[in-house]
Amino acid sequence: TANYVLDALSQEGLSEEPVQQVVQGRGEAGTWELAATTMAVDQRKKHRRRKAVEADFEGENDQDDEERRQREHPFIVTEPGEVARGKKNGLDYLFHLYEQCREFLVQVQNAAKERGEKCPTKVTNQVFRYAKKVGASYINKPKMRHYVHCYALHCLDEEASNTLRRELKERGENVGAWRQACYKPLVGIAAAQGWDMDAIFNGHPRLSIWYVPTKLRQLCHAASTSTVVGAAAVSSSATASTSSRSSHYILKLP
Amino acid sequence: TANYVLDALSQEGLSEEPVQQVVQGRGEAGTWELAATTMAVDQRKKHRRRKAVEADFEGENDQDDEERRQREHPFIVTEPGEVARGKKNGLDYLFHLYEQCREFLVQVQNAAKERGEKCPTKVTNQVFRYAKKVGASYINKPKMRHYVHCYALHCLDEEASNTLRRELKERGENVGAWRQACYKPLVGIAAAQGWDMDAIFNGHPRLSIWYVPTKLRQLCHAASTSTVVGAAAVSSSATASTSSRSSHYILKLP
DNA sequence: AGAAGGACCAGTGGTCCGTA
DNA sequence: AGAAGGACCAGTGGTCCGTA
Repeated sequence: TANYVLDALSQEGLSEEPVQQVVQGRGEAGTWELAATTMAVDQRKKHRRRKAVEADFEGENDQDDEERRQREHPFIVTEPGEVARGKKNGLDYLFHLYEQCREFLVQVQNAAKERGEKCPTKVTNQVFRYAKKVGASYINKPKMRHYVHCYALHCLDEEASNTLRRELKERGENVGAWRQACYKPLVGIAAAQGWDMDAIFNGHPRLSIWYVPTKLRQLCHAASTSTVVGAAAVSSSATASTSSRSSHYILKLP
Repeated sequence: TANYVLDALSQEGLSEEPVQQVVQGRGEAGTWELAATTMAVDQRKKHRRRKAVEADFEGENDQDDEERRQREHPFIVTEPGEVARGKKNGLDYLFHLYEQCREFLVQVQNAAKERGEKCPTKVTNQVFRYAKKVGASYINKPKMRHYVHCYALHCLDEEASNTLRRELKERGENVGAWRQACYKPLVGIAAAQGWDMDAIFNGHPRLSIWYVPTKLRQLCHAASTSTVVGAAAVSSSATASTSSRSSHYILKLP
């Protein structure tokens, strides 16, 4: 089993982070929490020291301050169920992080209720702080915000999400390209439901705790604002407002 | 009619404020908006100048910078329907301000939807800024927050609210005393509905746009936390948590 | 070049306290 | 003493950009 854990480690989850991971033990989550928990302890010793001097004046050093600060492995486009190989993380793991945040939110909510304090309904800074506190240092706000809309597609139309993953993997696209591609089907969903992305998020039990990302909102607005034929802001990427004229396809409206 | 307006002016609403009041023209609101609109123009000239020098370096002076900054008339405890006399404002007027804020929120929401931006569900800073912008300078955050729970009682149990107003007026109490007295019946309402003040606010169409004030939340928590007999945190005032043991009366629980 | 995330920043909720 | 509200402040949502 030690081998299994180390193997899982090398493929998914946080690597080489100093951890006091609180294992959640909440059913489906199992595998990754375990991996994340056990990690680094053996591997971190291998790492060459760098920037030790600059990093050293941070106060309260425990013995880890001299190790180089490690990041999560980057994501790659994986098919549903596929485990990433090498120093990469797969998309199932990405989505799992969203579920973990939901669990952290629930815990924060319960604590708030118990103490008679304001009770957050969304994944707020407070929740990210809590995640850090209980050892889930691989969860952070910029990352979670960056991929919310991908998770949204996964929640709202898992079929479409799976298909897209297979397609993009097939084409050998990187994570950035996959992320961009997730916008289009979401705008289609919005079109079919009266363009109210907030209502769509709030109407879904797992999605309602996430803020609608700015760009998705802008894309939907641009698309809804164009003519019936021009609901295509989606196909391009950078600025939603400038792309609303370049229709490459037609969305079927209800 | 000029007399009528001036008379109304002296009794209710903003006085001696430099105004470009946007009259809302929204049905029930009528009277007070009119009063607030017409005001000052005649009276402000009477005012002695003070602190003109200190106030003068504020940039873009129009001719009003040399007038002393006026405040709203203080509130007094009035019965339902009673108009305050002298340089005072009545409680109907206070509650009317909450309705006005709701209208401002609706306008901010409509603007947000039109532009595809995030749409506030509560009376936020943005709404207070909007109120100022359209000339309702007599609306401000500290004031509205200070009396929310009084408005809440008015919304949730107008009968009880009216009775309380008559009682406190009878006793010759000041606004502060009335404000304090509003907590108690609210905790009673909370007790009867499972202690969830947020749910109570959110369940009421006019109340749902207001944040539950901290102290009311604390009082409810303290009361719900005491023994069945000790649901009396309400009767005292300053600190909710320290008063939860001094039960002066018994709330009937469901 | 592609990606993870520390850290910054404008504007928020909350209310104190200098003011009248 | 009682009350109105300017203005401050800790912590937020949002995401850039220095980093690896």
